[in-house]
Amino acid sequence: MGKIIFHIDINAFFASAETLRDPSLKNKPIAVCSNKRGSVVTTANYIAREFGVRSAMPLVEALKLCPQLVVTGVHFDLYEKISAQFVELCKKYTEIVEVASVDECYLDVTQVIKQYKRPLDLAMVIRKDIKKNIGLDVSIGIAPNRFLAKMASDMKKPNGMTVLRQKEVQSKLWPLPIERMHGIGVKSAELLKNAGIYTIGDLAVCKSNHVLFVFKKNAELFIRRANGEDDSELDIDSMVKSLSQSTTLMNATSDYDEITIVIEQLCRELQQRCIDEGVLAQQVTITVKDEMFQSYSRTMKLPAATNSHQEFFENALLLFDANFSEVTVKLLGVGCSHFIFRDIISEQLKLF
DNA sequence: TCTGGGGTCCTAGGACCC
DNA sequence: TCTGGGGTCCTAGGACCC
Repeated sequence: MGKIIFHIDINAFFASAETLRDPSLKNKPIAVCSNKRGSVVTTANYIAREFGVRSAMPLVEALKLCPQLVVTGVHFDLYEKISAQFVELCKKYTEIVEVASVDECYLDVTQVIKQYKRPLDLAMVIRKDIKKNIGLDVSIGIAPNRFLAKMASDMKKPNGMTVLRQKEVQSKLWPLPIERMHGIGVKSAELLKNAGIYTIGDLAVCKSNHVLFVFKKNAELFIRRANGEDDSELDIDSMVKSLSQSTTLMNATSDYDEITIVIEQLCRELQQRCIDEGVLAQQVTITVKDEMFQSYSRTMKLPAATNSHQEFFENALLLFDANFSEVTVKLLGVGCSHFIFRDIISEQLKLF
């Protein structure tokens, strides 16, 4: 028997969260964005989108399109809190939940769906539950696999529910332009169009050696997905693999004192993130962008697993001195990875 | 209009070993 | 003088996503 997968996506998540915080924003065009010079829109609500305001758009341009735009500031603590509620609520309905990002989950409802007349009935129950208890609207895609569920939830936004059956792939999926396919971005879309592939349907019927140069070893995988086939399992217990903090400087600089102060502050923030996540890191990475926005990174192993900002700082500075002392810096980032998880450490200690 | 911030995964190429 | 072939591991950069 086939599976039934839901993909649930919170509509305009950060902007909706801001409206929960301040209900007076409800019928206004809003952009979640810090008010600093040079900042860009993180999320616009649907009213602002009607003016052409989009994610990643510079704030100055957004304000030209929509002078009455309300800029909310960014409140990550709030979004994290709401996101956790959202995930908990999804887990009420099935244990098989993949948390794909802060505002989207995949649910394998193959078993629970049997208690309902139609898959759509369960989707409506979940949507009402999220609306009542969290106050947010969601889009839900319902399909026999992960990929089709994702494509389905994208078809009706905001606040839609879409069933996408395998037999509807040709009529509903194939006409979509190739850049609408999940996993295909600007670069791949351009290469594919040059090869004469403009729609998902074009990809579905092409031979894998025709698109090998775009997808490499994943060519068959992408062609299968374009045909609506995806046998991947939901990833229900993924652990964080890396953490990073970065900041874009107001003005590019080569002032060493200024740079060290920023790196140290980033390392303090990184330490807090590691504590929150319960991890010790074995590698540290420094990222630099120069005034041309060219990005560089350098990584090193740490002498011992740590979450100490002092150790992050000392080693990040070694990397900076060895590689970037001549660079005029526009962005600085510090990251860590190769984690040891504290709950696993304490489990192991119990054995002794 | 000068261009955020935080993630994951993949690949090419170099180092090193046998 | 010329110069194997295969495997693994690591790093930096790029593509993509939200």
